[in-house]
Amino acid sequence: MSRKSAQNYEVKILDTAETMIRSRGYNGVSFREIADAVGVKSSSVHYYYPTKGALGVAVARRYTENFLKTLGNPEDASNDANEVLEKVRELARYSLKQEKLMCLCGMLGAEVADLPSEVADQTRSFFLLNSDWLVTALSRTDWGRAQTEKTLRKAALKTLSTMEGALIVARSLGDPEIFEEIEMDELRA
Amino acid sequence: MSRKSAQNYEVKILDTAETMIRSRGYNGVSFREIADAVGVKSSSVHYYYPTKGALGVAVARRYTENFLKTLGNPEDASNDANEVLEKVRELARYSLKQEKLMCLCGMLGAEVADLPSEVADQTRSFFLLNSDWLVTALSRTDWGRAQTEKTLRKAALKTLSTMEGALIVARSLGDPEIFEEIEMDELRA
DNA sequence: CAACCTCTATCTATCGATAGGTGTAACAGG
DNA sequence: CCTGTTACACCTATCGATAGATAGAGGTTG
Repeated sequence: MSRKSAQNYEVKILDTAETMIRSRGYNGVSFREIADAVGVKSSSVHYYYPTKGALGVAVARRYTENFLKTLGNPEDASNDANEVLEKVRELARYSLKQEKLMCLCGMLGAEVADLPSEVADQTRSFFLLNSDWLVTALSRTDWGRAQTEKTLRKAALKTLSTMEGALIVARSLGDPEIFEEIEMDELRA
Repeated sequence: MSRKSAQNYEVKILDTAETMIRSRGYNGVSFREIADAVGVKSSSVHYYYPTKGALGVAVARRYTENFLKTLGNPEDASNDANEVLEKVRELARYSLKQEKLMCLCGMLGAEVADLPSEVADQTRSFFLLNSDWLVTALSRTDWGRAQTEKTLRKAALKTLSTMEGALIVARSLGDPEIFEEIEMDELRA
């Protein structure tokens, strides 16, 4: 019988792994479950990602890149600091309400003490790059121009924290609308 | 040969399970690892907690009880709303800096979509009870008396969210002092 | 003796990972 | 156009380790 021709399942594997990790956590995902969902054998997943750590890094790296790409150039962001923060919140809102998933790096961040070091490093990188993005964008707003670098950094970290925490709380309570109730800070002059 | 007399490892099992779950997540913990750390056989863990779900519920319930007990009676809390919030933050600070662990229910909350339903329910209960505690305590403060119930609830949920998120961000970035940088809101009249 | 606690021993299922085989496509030389 | 070679993509089969869970023996205590 004819065999299906090779079709490069790499992206599908990455997509599936990301969704599963965001739902079940790193330790809740196995090569076999990913393979089954994709429609291949687990050895095919190992073909692209020889170890689970390598797969985790690839998923986290792509997630981080897509996240930053969606945020866009921080130098092009709004002059209104609250609109800048809203860009980040919008991504969390989409994750919660549309995808019904955790933020990948929020999930990995919770498990960080038990991750292979290369995955932990990539998780760290996600938060570093996102706080850098926020600091840059905020520094160009009307509000931000009057603030110290340290104040901007604090605002960035608080926004990221509240975003991750809001996902956890809203999902635990079983009601996505709670995200909206967690009205985040208004920055004030 | 004489065998050690029966000594009821139940509390030690619960302690060990809690610490492990707070470090590795629910799916990162096994009966064998808990048993090894306690110094018993895995069947002894099953003696007290026949299923992993039962163990998870017991850990989460005890954690919630201890959390609320440490907070104390919400009616006896400070008249200063910011001091009320600080009580909750202090527990997160202790978790991060002293214990070097996640909040149990922050961890379980991230994994909530993959937990046995009884464990998910107990996680939900943690957040409900804590937001109730905050609403009650805040309602008796100078600030709170002037607010609507809905405003109090929002403040409660935001405080819990920022607390859980700050643990994730600070641990991911590998620096507990970041918790202090995430200066949380000052409530204002 | 009876209740309780911990053990040995074992089960089936699944884990991450590896070795080695096979069909497919692209390309080379004739 | 035909054939031989090679790289690639995915497979079957299997490994040792570990997962959660169970049955039943035996020591301890009251």
